[in-house]
Amino acid sequence: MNFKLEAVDNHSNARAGVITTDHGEIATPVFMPVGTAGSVKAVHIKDVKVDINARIILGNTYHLYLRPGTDVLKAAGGLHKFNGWDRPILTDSGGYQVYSLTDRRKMHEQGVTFQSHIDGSRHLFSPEGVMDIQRLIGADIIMAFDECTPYPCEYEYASKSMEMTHRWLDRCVARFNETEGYYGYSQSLFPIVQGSVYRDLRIKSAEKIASVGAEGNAIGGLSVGEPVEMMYEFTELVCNILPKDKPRYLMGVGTPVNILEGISQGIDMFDCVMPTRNGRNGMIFTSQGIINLKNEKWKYDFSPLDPDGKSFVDSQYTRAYLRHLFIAGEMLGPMIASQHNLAFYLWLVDSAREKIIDGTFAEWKKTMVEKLSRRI
RNA sequence: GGGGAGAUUCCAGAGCGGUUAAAUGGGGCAGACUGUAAAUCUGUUGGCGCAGCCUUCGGAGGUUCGAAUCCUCCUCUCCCCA
Repeated sequence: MNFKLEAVDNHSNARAGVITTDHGEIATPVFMPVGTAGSVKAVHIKDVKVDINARIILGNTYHLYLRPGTDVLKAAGGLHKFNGWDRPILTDSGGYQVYSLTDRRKMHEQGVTFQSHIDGSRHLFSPEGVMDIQRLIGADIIMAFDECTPYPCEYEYASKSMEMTHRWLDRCVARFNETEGYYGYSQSLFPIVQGSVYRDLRIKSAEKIASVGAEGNAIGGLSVGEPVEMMYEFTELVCNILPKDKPRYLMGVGTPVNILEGISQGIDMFDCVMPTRNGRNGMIFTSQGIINLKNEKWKYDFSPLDPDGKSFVDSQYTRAYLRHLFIAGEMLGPMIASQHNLAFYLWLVDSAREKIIDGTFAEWKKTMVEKLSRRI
């Protein structure tokens, strides 16, 4: 994997670059649609690729390990072959499930024992095991096994957790280095900064992560319920420590506004379930603001979903029609909304990239933030 | 023509003298959702000058301190038998 910086904004830390992987190039800043179980929920691969034009999508180690299982993925020739996505894939390590499935797991130095949410069976996820699983899944970018700490989080706990995430990182790196991919292309390991909302911990963690010399670095443990100002504060703090010549990935973020803020702080990669999940639940993000399609006010609105939208669904369908689909419980509704939202997110980061390159990012961002946070 | 059952807040449907502005479900309306246990979850759903008051349970009367709940008549539905 290779990262080349192409432009840096004069008024912020925003930058534009290109990540090159064996599955193709990723222009940054980039938004990566989440495909936890090997599918971007409710959207065809063809639409993810052609209409939305996503450059890279996510998969999830915990979920793919439980279903379909590594034996199936290996037999298929890896996740790319299995789901038909031939561009880059990034897999999360299961570190987020340590947070989201907190009452179904036990954590110890060795790793985390999850009790499957599907059948209750117990499975140990160790740093070594998680590397092995991600080798078998075959993602281009794989993540170190960490604990995503909750918010709020006591200092003592955050500190101990961070130290363990660091020890786990060393084990991940060791295992990663002594193994290789199964499918003939290379994989890169990204470590993850933790430290909750404590400046000294975040600094310490960022320095540790930077010292690893990985091909890219991630910031985790944010957007877990803390005030957005905190998220911005710690993103900035950590970005200033992480190496400039490697991509920076802010995990799990976020709203369109969050993403623009992140970009201006020097983040290159984002992922979030929001465009798909909120889309399935009737919310769409548009260039004019946020729309809750289930609201009565769209009942007779026969205007296009998003007059400036780039996806075919934006001009094909009206707000009134999409509202009808949601009210009637038609599955096409969530499909259209997911597709629109992802196309919008990709348009947003692509536009940011253009503006960074032509030097107009700052003023563009200002007007966009105003528009995007509006609820219409 | 004979016999029986029933009319409840948007709908279905509980309630069978006070704790009932009325269970529950549906529908409606609104909110939440940030490395996905989510096509999920939550709130609300008579009115008002809203820690209180007013009007509601087919209609009209009556019994009672007190009725959606008991009695009388009326109106209308549905079922069975001829």
